[in-house]
Amino acid sequence: MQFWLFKSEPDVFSFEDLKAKGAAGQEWDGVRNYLARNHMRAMKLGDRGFFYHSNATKDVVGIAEVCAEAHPDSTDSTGTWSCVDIRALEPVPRPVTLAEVKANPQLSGMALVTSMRLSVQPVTQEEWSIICRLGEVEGF
DNA sequence: GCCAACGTTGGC
DNA sequence: GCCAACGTTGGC
Repeated sequence: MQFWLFKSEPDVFSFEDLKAKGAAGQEWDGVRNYLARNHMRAMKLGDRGFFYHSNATKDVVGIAEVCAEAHPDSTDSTGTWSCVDIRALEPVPRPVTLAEVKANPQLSGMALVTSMRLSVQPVTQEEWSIICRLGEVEGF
């Protein structure tokens, strides 16, 4: 299983909104960046991802799961863009802020720090474990 | 609201 | 194929 991070502006689409979609989840459409697209194409059913709120609170607030592998983006008529569907699994009990990530030497290599603008990012197993611990996430 | 980072576009 | 101009993202 691989790990990822999905960025979203909570004013536009928050983790609460994803929870409200239930088990069916949400098409992660609208991504118009090749690297982000390629990451989504690499995702497998059941892969896990952090849900990160940009702009407002800048923190990892939830755990999501890939519930449909890459397919054409329904908001794109050119056939260039793909997306996966994700659904909410668990909230992060104690959201992990960007400031904490930056302050932690073990997380200095995270794409969240090094590729600030990338909206869909890979997360290593180690990074995943550290953030779950910081966020007091049980069972991941 | 500003601005740095960086991806994309288009002229040559 | 290079690179300047431009647009967008997102932290501050």
